Amino acid sequence: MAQAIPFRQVSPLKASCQQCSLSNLCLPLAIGENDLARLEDIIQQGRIFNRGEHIFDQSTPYRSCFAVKSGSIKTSIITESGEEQVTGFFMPGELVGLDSIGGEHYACTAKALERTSVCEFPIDRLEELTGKLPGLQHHMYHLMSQEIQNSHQLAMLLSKNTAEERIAALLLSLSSRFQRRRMSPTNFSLPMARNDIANFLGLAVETVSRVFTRFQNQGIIKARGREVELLDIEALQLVSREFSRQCNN
Amino acid sequence: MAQAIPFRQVSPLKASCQQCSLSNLCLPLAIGENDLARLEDIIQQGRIFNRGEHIFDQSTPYRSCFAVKSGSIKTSIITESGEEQVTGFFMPGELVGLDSIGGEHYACTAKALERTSVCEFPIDRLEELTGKLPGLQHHMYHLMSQEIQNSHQLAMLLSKNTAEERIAALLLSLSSRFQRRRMSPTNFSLPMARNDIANFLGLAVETVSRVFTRFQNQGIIKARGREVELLDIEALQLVSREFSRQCNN
DNA sequence: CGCAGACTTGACCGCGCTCAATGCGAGTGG
DNA sequence: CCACTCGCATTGAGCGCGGTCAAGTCTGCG
Repeated sequence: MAQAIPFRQVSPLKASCQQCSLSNLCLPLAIGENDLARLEDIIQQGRIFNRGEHIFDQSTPYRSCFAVKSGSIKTSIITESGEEQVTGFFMPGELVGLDSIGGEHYACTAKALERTSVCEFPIDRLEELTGKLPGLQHHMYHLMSQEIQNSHQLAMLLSKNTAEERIAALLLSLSSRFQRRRMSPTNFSLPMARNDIANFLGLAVETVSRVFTRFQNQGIIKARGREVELLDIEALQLVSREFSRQCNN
Repeated sequence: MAQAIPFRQVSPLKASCQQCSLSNLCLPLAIGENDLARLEDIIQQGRIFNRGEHIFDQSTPYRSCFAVKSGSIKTSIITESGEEQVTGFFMPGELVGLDSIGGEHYACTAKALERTSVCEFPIDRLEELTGKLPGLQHHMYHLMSQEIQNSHQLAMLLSKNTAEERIAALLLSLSSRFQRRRMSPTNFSLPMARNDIANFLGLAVETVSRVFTRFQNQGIIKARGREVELLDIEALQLVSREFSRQCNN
């Protein structure tokens, strides 16, 4: 049964956004059904990356932005001195690479945190298409401005909040993003290591660990390794008070 | 001579980007001369704000983004608990309001730090125009992605760097932005109060003050109130090592 | 001249970083 | 099957940067 797959040859690499469970989160949500084919035309779909593989690398020529289909991605900047700064985590339905659009090179490195599949949008064709579809252009502006806002929220979190508040905010952010995908907002497994959390939130790994156990002792969460259960979401919201909106909404 | 100004009546409010000294920094740089008129058509020019006046307010309906012509602007977010977080400073030639494009409401409040004049770009007409001029659209993407990158740089500064490093980075950022406008990169006056600097960099006002005097004692800068002279730029770059690129380039 | 707001300086202390050791689970090979 | 290792996570002890609180000084403006 490995040989005969006749119908696939009709459109071997063409995406079918309509059948994708993420079409209500991803770019298609900005497009009418009649124009959807034009978007599908430019998508290079189905690339799969294993844990640790790079989707793209900082300072290499900018070619495409990517939508996460499954799995998860972290983006980070490597400074001249070799330090890493994690700039974001991306879950299914979210777009990676917006921070480099319009530039010559990628501004960050994107790495798969687990086995991850993506849809690729070549930038020249995407720009061409957004010029023709005002709704899509508007949506791109919207996504990019949201990324700016998220980043401002993060800066705020980093500059004004304690370790507990930062971690509570991150947990709530992940929770709402799982919920948006119709998954449990209270039981999930963290795609990233403690190290990445610490780096992202501007903390030491030890501090992250300590806060996790403190939350656990208070009965707010239950954590075993990367498996997390949020027992008292309201308590978390209380801890991260003004950040109920989150660094990633 | 106050009365007879016949030629102005031909285009009373029309902007003349060509004669603007900032045309090489602002949006016109993305447009060929023949298309420039189309941009000038949509600009509402010449609005002037006094120190402390708001250009726009957080959560009000999004109408326009603004280019600074002269003066300077600070943007900030007001949290639910009433705290302010300064998200950026904007100098002549820079665009304000990109963090809200594509959204329904302004994501922040923009306030004039001194007497400031701006050019206004109504968003619906700007989006329409970027749909027709690929070069302009590309430039908008570029500006927005740069804003994301700047914000990531800021987050990095906040999460990994000491008070001295943050302030050195800010001074260098301001320096290079003055230089870009052909003004002295070593002698300038800060448009913002210590309070705003502190808020922006996630520090206490007292800390900002202390670092300024420490730098002064080391002979790196000379500061009297808002008047600043950078005596040893290399020393500043050394202090803020990996941030020679800056939180605002 | 006097007041208010902005800025500076000093004393003190707590959060979170550092360093170091230990615990733990998964994968590997004898 | 156990011993070993390697990466990751946890826990503890000590301390320094920068926040807080409180005065004091400077500056511009009516």
